[in-house]
Amino acid sequence: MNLLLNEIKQKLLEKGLKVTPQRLAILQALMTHKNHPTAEMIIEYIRYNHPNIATGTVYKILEVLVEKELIRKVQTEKDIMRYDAIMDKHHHLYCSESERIEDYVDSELDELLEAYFIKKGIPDFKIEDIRLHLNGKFLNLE
Amino acid sequence: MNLLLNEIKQKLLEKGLKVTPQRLAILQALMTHKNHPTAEMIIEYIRYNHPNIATGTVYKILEVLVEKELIRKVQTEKDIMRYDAIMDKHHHLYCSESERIEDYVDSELDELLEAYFIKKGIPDFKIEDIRLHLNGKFLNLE
DNA sequence: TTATTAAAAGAGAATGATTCTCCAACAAGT
DNA sequence: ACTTGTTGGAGAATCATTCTCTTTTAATAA
Ligand SMILES: [Mn+2]
Ligand SMILES: [Mn+2]
Ligand SMILES: [Zn+2]
Ligand SMILES: [Zn+2]
Repeated sequence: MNLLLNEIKQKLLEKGLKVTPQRLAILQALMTHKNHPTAEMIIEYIRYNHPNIATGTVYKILEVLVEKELIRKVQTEKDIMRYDAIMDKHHHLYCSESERIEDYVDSELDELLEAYFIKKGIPDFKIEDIRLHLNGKFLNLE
Repeated sequence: MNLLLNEIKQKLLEKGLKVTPQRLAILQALMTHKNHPTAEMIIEYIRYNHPNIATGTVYKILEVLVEKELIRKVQTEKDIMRYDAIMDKHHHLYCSESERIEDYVDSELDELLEAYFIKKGIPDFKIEDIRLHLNGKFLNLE
């Protein structure tokens, strides 16, 4: 049986969530499409194999998955939320002339920043997580 | 006459925008309240001295001011936009247990990051701007 | 396997921040 | 003061998201 699906089932069970076809489909969609899709994009993709899924259900599931830390919300300046199934520490490249958002993984940078803030703390603030928003232009097509 | 208001008038004129009481009020509100307010918060504040301003007008003005780069949008995970009149380079401290967002200015860090990315570029991406989202807890009241 | 039941999904209405439309008011230059 | 393109006001419309209520179902026990 599908290896990814088994991995996803495991994750749901670990978080005490029931395994349902809808949840599997959404998590699978998010793990397959690493382009930080919107709820609408996820719905469109899922409906191909799962024509009956309700819009509200998708939003509810996304909300639960964020709460349980199986996915993350990705912030934008638009009134549309985007989602990310990659939970390993990473930053984002934001295109300044399109909606494209790509992952940026750089553990050397993470270490540099961690060292910097350990030395030079922020008064009255305890850092839990540092995320960079790198705005700019992609030089390749997509 | 009010010094801040004159400064604001100047900024509007430089951008080719007509100077109106509504625009002055909104920019003044944003420059006075550095807490990254929502449109609703701005409206509430402005209505005290300016009871007739229309909700849609505030949204339209905020949009124009963002376009003309007199203010910025501040991204959050909520379906409510927040605004910032401080255009000098700075990062944001996000409280993980409330909606509080504070500025973080650190030119030493900016230089460090600039040097880092000049040395180690990102393939196929031209960086225009780097913003850190520092998530954590504030240790003081507010 | 079947029965039980709390959790989850479906359908569609409701919400609420934001946008739009259309007309009246007005800022800025003549 | 006059003219004109720009801007503001009022309220409807939009639309992503949330809510409510009912039906279905996954997981557990008998
Ligand atoms: Mn919304
Ligand atoms: Mn919206
Ligand atoms: Zn990502
Ligand atoms: Zn700020």
